[in-house]
Amino acid sequence: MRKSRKETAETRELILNTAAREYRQNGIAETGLAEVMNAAGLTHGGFYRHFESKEDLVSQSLQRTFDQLFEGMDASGVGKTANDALAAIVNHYLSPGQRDHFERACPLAALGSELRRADDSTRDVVSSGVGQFVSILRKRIDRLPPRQAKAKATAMVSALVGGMVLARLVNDRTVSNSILKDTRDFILQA
Amino acid sequence: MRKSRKETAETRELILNTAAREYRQNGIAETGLAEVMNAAGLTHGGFYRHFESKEDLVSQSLQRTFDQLFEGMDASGVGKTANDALAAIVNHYLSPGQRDHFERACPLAALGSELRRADDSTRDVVSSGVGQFVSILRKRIDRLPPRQAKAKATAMVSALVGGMVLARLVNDRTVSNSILKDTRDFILQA
DNA sequence: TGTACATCAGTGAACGCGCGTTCACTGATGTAC
DNA sequence: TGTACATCAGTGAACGCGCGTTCACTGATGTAC
Repeated sequence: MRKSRKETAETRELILNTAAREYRQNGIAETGLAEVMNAAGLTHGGFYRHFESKEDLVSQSLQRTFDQLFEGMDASGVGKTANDALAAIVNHYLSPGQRDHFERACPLAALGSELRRADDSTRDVVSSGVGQFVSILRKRIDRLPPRQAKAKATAMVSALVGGMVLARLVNDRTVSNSILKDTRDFILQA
Repeated sequence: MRKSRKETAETRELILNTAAREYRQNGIAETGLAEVMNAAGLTHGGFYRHFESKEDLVSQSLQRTFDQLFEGMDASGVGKTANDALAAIVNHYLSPGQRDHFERACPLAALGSELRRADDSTRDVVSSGVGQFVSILRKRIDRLPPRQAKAKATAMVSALVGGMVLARLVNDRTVSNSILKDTRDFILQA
């Protein structure tokens, strides 16, 4: 039963968004193609009408995730001073809500340690994602020359990603909340 | 061919150390038991004479890794002022050498995002590892009341782990070196 | 605008492969006397 | 201390299972006239 071009494009989007969610939820290696396709309401056989391989899906769904993430970050700052916009991003990134909903949060924190072993195409997507993340923060740092602002923004991304990874690792909720708070404070008063 | 008690204990140590290395190198999900046993010079059938399951091995090898890591950190500070000891730990943790040798570096940075999905026993080991890491840094922070020193130490661990994750993700060596340096500077001048 | 045919999105079964785990077997080690 | 037997570390083959990928098939969609 061939589908129309519009429906085909919609299916592709659906697979992409479902994969982005499933990978952040359960990890890339631990998420099978059948799992993604079933979660999208399809059978796994049709996968290869849309993507060349699992690696292709990983790369493209990550690109999608980064685009949405940075769009949201940019949008969260409109009408605010640089400082307020920065605080809004940091407080949102390191919030308990983001910690508990890996499936719609930052892929660097959700998949960080396994992305190192991804293929070249995915590594490129991730590298450029890190660069974009730094740029977004740098633009919100005033009263500092560009070079120093970039260095500070880079370190802030380190603390954001690491703080979220640790908050999710720890099995005590109180400790986890403290990690989020301590890391937020450290970033914002530096 | 039964082995002596001494040999048996040695084999167990060998498997534990080999696993600790392989898991940090290739990830837990992506490392099979046969791979670990072969790397230790054994056949995979004998695995269950030493461990109950893969999860058991993961949990015990992580415990081992943390013990060695923190022992080294403590040792690196003897005969130094608190401040120098702290700087030594931070500079060593975020060095290019540690970045390039995942197999003998910190498991939080090497396995961070996939440990979230580990079993309870492993989660306990990891949680207590995070706590010990914070304690080690806190002891090296002077001129701050205990509560604030702990908060600062917690945020420092976030930045250390996140900085190393990012430095390993990025596919440009110069950018990676900058991430390490910017994160080190941020932590030490905060 | 209508008809005839080619295209192809999605299904469901199958493939080879590596996984974690089990097991019969071996022979040196450990134990009981 | 020496002998007889039980134990068990390690081997290598086998298990059921889920993985990524392929393929024959279907019928609605798209294209050519």
